[in-house]
Amino acid sequence: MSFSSTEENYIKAIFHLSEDGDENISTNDIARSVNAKAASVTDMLKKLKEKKLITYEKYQGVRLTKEGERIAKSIIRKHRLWEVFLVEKLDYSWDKIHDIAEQLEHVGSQEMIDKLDKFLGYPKLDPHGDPIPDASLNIKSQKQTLLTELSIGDKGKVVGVKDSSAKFLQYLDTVNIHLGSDIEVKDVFEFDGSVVIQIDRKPKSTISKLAAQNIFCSVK
Amino acid sequence: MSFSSTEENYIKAIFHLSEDGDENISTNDIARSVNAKAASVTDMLKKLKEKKLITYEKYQGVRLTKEGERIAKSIIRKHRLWEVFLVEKLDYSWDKIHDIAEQLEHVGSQEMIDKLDKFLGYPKLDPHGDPIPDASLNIKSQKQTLLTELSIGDKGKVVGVKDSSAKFLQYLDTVNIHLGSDIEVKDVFEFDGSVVIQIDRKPKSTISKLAAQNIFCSVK
DNA sequence: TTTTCTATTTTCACTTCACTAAAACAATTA
DNA sequence: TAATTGTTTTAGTGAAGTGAAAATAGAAAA
Repeated sequence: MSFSSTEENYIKAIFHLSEDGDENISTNDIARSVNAKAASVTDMLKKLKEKKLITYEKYQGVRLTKEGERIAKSIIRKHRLWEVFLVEKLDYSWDKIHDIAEQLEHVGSQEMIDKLDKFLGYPKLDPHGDPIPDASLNIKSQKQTLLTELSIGDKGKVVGVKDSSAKFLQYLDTVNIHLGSDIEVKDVFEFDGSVVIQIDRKPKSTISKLAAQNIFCSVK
Repeated sequence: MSFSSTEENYIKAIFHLSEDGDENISTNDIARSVNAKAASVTDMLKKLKEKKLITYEKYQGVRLTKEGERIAKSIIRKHRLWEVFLVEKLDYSWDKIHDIAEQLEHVGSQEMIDKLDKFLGYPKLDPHGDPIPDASLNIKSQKQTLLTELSIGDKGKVVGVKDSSAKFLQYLDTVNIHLGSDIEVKDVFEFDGSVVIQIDRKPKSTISKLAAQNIFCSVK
């Protein structure tokens, strides 16, 4: 069976909303993430239920079925592979690729995506550090530690971002934080939670708590 | 201004139908090439006229405006660049790429296509030998000679195909005719127009008139 | 515990886009 | 001029969306 771009967008949204926490997903939350009104979402939920991609009872919220999850992962696989392509081959910066990948993710057969995967050298992570499902849709999510969880003196590497909005990514660029950057926590200010860090042995700098809450690190 | 995939498909179809001959294009011809009924075409023609992409008077057929032509060329540029990508980077064969490129051609900004162009090394021709418009949408159509126009003894190279349907391309593959193949006309049978050729100094073979009418050659 | 309130969700009536079948209407040709 | 072919109009469909009104669940108040 095959699905419209719109259906795919709903499925992907539900999947992402399910990532943290395992409560049922609400109509309003979905509406927010697909940029539509609740009324439209209700309509679509009926359709997706009909197609057995979600379980859904009126007023009770929604959750993906096994099959729905499979579809979601295959869309995410496409999305992230295209993102790698845009950055590695077309030389895009990581803050510009989301919208284009959003379009590309609805294009192409399974076969073509597997060929793309091969061409890219079977990358494990996308340009934001998010894991790419493999051809059998296995996705291994490395345990993620937020920068705010590190203590003074801890050293590590930047391995991902939680917020991958263009504004945040551009901010990271200007303060020289990139995927793979060495990072050391020099100080944490109690009163506002801001963090003094050293990136790649450059001069120390300070970032806000909000920023720190959106950076994933490995610790060594 | 931006256009829906459907609108783009109509514009592209009109452009291609205008390629040989400069009469106005008929509703039925368009219907055939976009796989829709004439009634749908009439609807769309009104819309495209409204947007000043075509000139159109009831019952008088249609023709692209300068702007319409510009759009058409930019779609063709996208289409052909993606085709090059599919063949050169993803290792597709030339008979499998049309449908995928058909989807990809509606994706991506001008900027991204220019980056793709750069990444591919500014190719001049697509995998079927058709010219790719450059970034300013200039398209130089090399004079095309059909294999049927060659005489016995003429030598040349295969530079393109007129029919680029999967069936024809697969046929060419099996008889070992590829873009760039050396070709020599050994004989022509008057009674049915079939042509005896030698490809890349392999053993002689015979192809039908219909086949020969769909192969473009350079002559030396 | 029952009632009331409020925020969320659903239903309903209607829009736009692309499409179709059938009827009506031009244009062409015999 | 009549017949045929091609084109447009009309009326209606399905997908995706909207605003407004009605329905409902869950929390707060009685």
